[in-house]
Amino acid sequence: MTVTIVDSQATPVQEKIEKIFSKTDDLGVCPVRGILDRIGDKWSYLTIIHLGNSGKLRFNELKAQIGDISQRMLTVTLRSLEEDGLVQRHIYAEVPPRVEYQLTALGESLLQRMIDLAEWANMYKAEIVKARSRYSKN
Amino acid sequence: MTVTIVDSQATPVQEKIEKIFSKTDDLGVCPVRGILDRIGDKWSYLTIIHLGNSGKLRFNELKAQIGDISQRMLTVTLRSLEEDGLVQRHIYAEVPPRVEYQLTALGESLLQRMIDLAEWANMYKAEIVKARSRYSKN
DNA sequence: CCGAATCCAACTAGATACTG
DNA sequence: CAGTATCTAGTTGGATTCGG
Repeated sequence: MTVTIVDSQATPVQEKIEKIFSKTDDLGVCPVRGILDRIGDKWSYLTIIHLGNSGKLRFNELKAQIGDISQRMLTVTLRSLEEDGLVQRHIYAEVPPRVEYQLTALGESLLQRMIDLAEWANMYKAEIVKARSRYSKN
Repeated sequence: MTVTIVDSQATPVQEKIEKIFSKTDDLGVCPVRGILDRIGDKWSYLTIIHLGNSGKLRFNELKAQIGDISQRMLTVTLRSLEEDGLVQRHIYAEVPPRVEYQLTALGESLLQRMIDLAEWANMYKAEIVKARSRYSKN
């Protein structure tokens, strides 16, 4: 009864959310959260974007592209993405060692959602900056 | 020359990323990052999803829906979203006080991207869980 | 009922130094 | 080159208390 939304497209959205966030696992917590927590952290999405951009990168190339990531955090992030099957690591038995990273097919499918989000931010950044300055004038 | 991707759709993706992440502001850092850092934190996307789901919610209703968020974090998150113009706060001068929150038009537009991301996670969660167990067997 | 303020524990991430 | 290990500063977030 509390439903007082515009009611034209309201129900479809609710159904989607309801469906996605249903707590179906044994812990009573929806499994989507665990995934979003991993890919939603500060460095994961930048790593995915840059890997998607270049296709295949060595450790230090990737580090240089992202710019302000520390060696430690890049290692940690890459391991996490590798564990989730989003990134593939290729090790070449050479001296000096060479290691290349690239997105898996799963990673590529996520890349598209990441780009969508980045495009959203890009499209509305002016509006957000405006809102922030409006907010600070209180 | 380092471009050795599938080359069918490779360039469009690169162009998109290039365009979005160009460092055009005076700080030499792309403005998209600042926005994604804000909306990509642990509680913002949950807050947006639940507000999108219900349309309009009082503070404690929202808190109950999210479940495991503390009062402090919900307050902090809502202020941040309000500052960015994603959430609107309605205060009713009553006793006891009543405060309602709902997404702005800007927030609604972000909601769709959030749902897309959640749907991605929902669609591929089995594959990710599989990858994780495969990874742990090393 | 809504939320501000303070305190404190836990986690995060950078700097640095070292290794195969 | 591509990491690992350790240490520490900074940040986050929960618990609690108080106020309008």
